[in-house]
Amino acid sequence: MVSQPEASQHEAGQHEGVGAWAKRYYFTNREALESALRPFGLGSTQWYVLYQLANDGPTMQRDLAQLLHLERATLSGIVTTLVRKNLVDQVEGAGDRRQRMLELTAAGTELWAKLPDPIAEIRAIAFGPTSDADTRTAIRVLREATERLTEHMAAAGRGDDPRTS
Amino acid sequence: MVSQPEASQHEAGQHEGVGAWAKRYYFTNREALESALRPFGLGSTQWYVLYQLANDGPTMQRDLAQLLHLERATLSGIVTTLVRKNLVDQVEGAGDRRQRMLELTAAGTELWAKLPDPIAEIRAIAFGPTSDADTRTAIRVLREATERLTEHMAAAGRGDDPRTS
DNA sequence: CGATAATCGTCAGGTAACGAACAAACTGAG
DNA sequence: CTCAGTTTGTTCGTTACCTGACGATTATCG
Repeated sequence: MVSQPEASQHEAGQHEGVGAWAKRYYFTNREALESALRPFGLGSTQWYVLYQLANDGPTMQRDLAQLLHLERATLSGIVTTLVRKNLVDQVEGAGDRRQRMLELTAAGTELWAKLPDPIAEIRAIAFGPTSDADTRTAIRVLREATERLTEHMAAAGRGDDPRTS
Repeated sequence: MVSQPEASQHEAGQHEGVGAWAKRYYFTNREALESALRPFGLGSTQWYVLYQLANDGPTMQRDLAQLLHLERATLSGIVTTLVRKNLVDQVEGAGDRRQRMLELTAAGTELWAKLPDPIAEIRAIAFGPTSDADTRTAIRVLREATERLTEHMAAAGRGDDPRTS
């Protein structure tokens, strides 16, 4: 309740506010990304992995999961795909044989050089006409909301009722 | 948040701005929704369908797809699931036998009465402390960005290059 | 040292979303 | 009336997320 008088009654879409628009933007953005990447046979998440490897060099798979905010299991599948396409090498970790080190193959490096930067393009289209102040506000609102939810769920998970001190 | 030295410069997450946070908020929000709904054996989108049917009464499947911004194919699966759970009836349309009318079953109505409203709760937690003005700005930024991207993709799809007179 | 605990990657199973291709049903031109 | 085209829902294949469980490994502590 709190917020928005929200006036009207029907329209499940509108009624939802930030959540609904965050969702719609996420999917629209992903669609744009993927249609830009389709000619190269890449999915959006695959692109992010290549981006990371191209910019920060070889990376431990475990670290990559954190950088991209993905679960280990999710990343595992993506990496398998990229290895199958021969764009990424997955080699056994140096000291620790549980870990895997990821790096671009020659073919991966070559492909990366040819790739456009769809992120920059999409950002230009989507937020070009938006003022920096508004953009910053939007980021802050989303970030704070995410943080509050994360914290709340962590607390609930712990059975951590603040009143139960 | 506590930890995260973050702050610094490159970091693939940050670098993306609104897009990355829209994504993170979307997934965090969905996780919260789903953990609230898990005890009832419902997924988030299934909940939205019930919400719609409970509030606006029986609805044509085709209209529901529009209301919830889903593709026919996506909704088809969701509906199948709800029918299998005996929460929704899918009956042949009156005049047009291609169409399907959806409505809650008795069991569906009963379950709905017992359900909490996780949306309201989540909104309170996520946006309670955020000013209305900031919330409205965030919505506007996301909405405008979505519209620009949609328009751009539609134009590209049509092969509608302004320079190609 | 050896049992136990934690970490890492993978697999299996589930949800949600998409597009392409299809059959059935409707619509409209001729 | 008939046949081509459209609409509606379904099915299938793909991507991308998640959990939970498991095997292999490494770390820790009694």
